[in-house]
This record gives sequence, C-alpha cells and structure tokens, in this order.
Amino acid sequence: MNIEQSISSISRQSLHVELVERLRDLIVDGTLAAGEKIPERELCERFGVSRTPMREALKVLAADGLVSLAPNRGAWVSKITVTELEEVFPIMGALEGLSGEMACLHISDQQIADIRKIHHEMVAHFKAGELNEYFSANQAIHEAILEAANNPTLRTMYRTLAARIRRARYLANMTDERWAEAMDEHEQILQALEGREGEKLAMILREHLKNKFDTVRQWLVDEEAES
Amino acid sequence: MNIEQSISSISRQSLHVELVERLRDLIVDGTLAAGEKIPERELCERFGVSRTPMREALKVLAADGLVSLAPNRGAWVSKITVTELEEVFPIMGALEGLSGEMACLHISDQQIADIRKIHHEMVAHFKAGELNEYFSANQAIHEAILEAANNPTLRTMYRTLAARIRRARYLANMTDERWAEAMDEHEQILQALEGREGEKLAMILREHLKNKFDTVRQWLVDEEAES
DNA sequence: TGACTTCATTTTGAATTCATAATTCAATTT
DNA sequence: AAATTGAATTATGAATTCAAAATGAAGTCA
Repeated sequence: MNIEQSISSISRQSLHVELVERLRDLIVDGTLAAGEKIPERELCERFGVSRTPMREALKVLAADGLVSLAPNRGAWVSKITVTELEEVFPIMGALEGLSGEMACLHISDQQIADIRKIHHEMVAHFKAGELNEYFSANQAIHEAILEAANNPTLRTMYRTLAARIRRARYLANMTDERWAEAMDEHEQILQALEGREGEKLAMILREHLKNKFDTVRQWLVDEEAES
Repeated sequence: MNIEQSISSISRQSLHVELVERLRDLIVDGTLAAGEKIPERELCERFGVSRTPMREALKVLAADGLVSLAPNRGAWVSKITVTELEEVFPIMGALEGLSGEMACLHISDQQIADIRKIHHEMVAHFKAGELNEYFSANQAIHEAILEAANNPTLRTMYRTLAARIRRARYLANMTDERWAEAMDEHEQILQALEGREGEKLAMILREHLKNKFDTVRQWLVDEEAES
C-alpha cells in the first residue's frame, strides 16, 4: 500500500479539500449564484476558518473553472455563458462516449442489473411526473456507467465538467415531448449496455447529451434575453 | 471588456499562478523527478517566495494530478504508473479526436497552410534523424490542430493531461520502424485535415495516439523492471 | 542484535499580521 | 449637476507566527 492511500484512508482530509467540496456544492446548487462576488472574509466567517485554507480552496476552484479570480480584486462565481456551454458539451460528449465504451469492456452482470434497477425506478418517476426524482435516477445511471468504466481520471474530469453544467437550472425548460424522448434514449442506452455494444453505446450517449444541450441552450438563451 | 480581461492585460499574474507554471515545467522536464519528495521550505528558497503562495500552487498542481499531497506529510511529485497511463491515454484519444473533428469545422486555409509548413519541417527533421527537433514540430502540429478547434476548455484539459504524459521520456525507446510509421500517420493527418474530413481525422488521431501509447507503455514496463 | 520508548528537531497546517492595491465617498472643481 | 480628486476605508497578496503532527536519533531493555 502506498503512502497516499494509507494516509487518505486513515486521517480526515485537510481543510482546503473540505472547503473545495463544500464550496463546489454551494455553487452547483446555486446558493452561490453565477456572477456573484464572493468576498473572502464573508466565506471565512460562514465556514469558521481562516483565510489561508479558504484562499487555497478558491485557487483550486478557479483552476476547475467554477470561480474566477481577478488579481487584487478577489473572487467571483463564474458566469455560465452560451459560449462556455458550447465548449463544454462536446467535451462531455467525448468523455461520456468513452465512458460508455470502456464500461462495455469491463461491466459485470451484477453492475448491469443494478443499472437496470435504477432505470426502472427512473421510468416510474417519469410516469409519475416526478421531475427531481427522475433527474436523480438519471444522474445515478450516468454515474454508474462512469463507475463501470473503471477509470478514476476519467471520472474526475467528467465530474468537474458536470459541475460546471449542472449549475444551469434547465430542468424547468424541459418539455414533456423532450422528456419522453430522453426516456426512449435511456431505453437504448440500457440495451446497448446489456449487449455490451461499446461503439453503439458511445454514439447513443453522445446523441443523448447533444439533445440535452439543445434544451440547456434554449434555457440559457431565454435567460440571457431576460437580463 | 470584462473585468478579468482588463485586469490581466494590465497587471502581472499573481505569484501562485507563476509558481504553478514554473513548477509544472520543472516536473514535466524532469528536473523534479517523479516520486521525489518536495519539501515546501526547499521550494520556497529556490523561488524566493514564502510558503503561502507556494502552498496555493501545490494545491492546484495536486488537483491537476502532477503532485500528490499527504496530509501532514507534505508533497511528492506524482509517480507515473502504467495504470495511470492506461487511464490517461484513452482520454487523450477522445479529446484529441474531438479536437480534430472540431478543427475540421473551423479551420481556415491559412491555418492548414501553416500546419503543412510545420509538417514539412518535421519531415526534414525525420530524414535528418533529429529526434528532438522532430518531436517539437510534432507537438506543434498537434497544438495547431487544438488551436484550430477553437475551444479553450478543450485546450486546457488536453494540456493538463499532456503534461502528465510528457514526463515519460519515452523518446529513447522509439524504434526507427515506429518512427517511420508515425510519419506515415502524420501524412494521413494532414490529408484528412486538408479534406476537412472530421470523423476520419478523429479516427487517425486516435489510432496515432494509441500507437504512441504502445511505445510509452513499453518504455515504462522496461523502466519499472529496472527498479 | 533488534525492537520499543522517549524526546528534540523538523515539517506541515492554519491563523495572524503586515504591506499594498482597490474601493468608497466626501470635498472640490468645472 | 456632473466629473474629478484625494483621503479614509476595506479587501487582497504575501510573509510571518504559532500549534500540532511527523520524523529521526538516542537510549533502554529483552
């Protein structure tokens, strides 16, 4: 067992890692809104820490693209722009496609069974019109595929990008028609996964994401038109 | 003009950004060797800065995977393992393939002409047996394609991964046969680019990278066998 | 010899302090 | 009234300080 593993499994993480995670959550769930100024002192008071670990955390979040730093001017929550989403979505597509391909190489019958179970729950939430529960199940499926791909680096990169996208509260904009379409796509995802058809799964996942992007873009265009 | 742009064009970057870049270079070029312990005090003395900005820089590098942090134990230059390369290369392939596809959508005749020029220089270096010069030209071509893809997020992610891979001094292991093969692949890359055949280019780039990976893996297996 | 303790030293984590740059706002000028 | 200047305030960048944990060496005992 190497040093890093033995340490991380025993002691708790350092303060700045904790802060990175909590700040990321606050940004993703919108508590810290896009474009908002985030003064260090205020954040430090909120979390009861000094400026040193907070500043370390802000540097990491800036490297991840969730925070913008202006020298001597402080930190802002990064804005979500159409341009940014147009950059990020194709990359997400490439990564998710890859995760599908790799998942097909490694996935066990048990893992497929687990995903099928989530899939059925998702169908139930769809039929009940439970949007948030549907969304959670949906996300869980993509996470499970990512998990099956068995590539920690891919997982980290995917999640970093996903965080930037999830801040867009596009759900409200999803039409019933699009929702039904997404369900159909998910049926195909499950079938490709069960047949372990890597390339086909990759294609479906990319298409699925592209359609999602169209929904998000529409939301964002409307949003920007308002302000 | 937004705040970040107006600031960055006037004032110099903050210390920790400077440190991130310089440390990254030292790690990539092997001055700081993989697996090496890097005590903060020593680094601070080398760069003439205090521990605060240095620690900020180490946090960012750790997030990028070039440095490993063990709580209360300090920082190490991350080791390059076969496992890590097996994770990273397929991701590089997906990103480079995407960059090829996107480049074909946007690239101008001038940009293609520029790449063709570098390509010919590279051929000359190949014929002269100038490995390092060949490698620089090679890298410049991939960078130019990435540039033509016109996606800053993709560029950043690609470069972050590339930094992790380039530390492997695999060049020494490249056979003349493999070298000739790589040249042939580059001919195909140029042709696909000129024909703006996105999918074909993506495929060639992925294949090209996969072959490179095989070379690197062989180097690393030999390396690990030594120690 | 070799494993275990103890304690001084070193290193790191985080808080505090100090210097400097940016911001605010009242006073002044046009 | 609007724009400009400049002092006071505030926030940030970086160095220093302090506390806690890890390291390493000497000593102890089996």
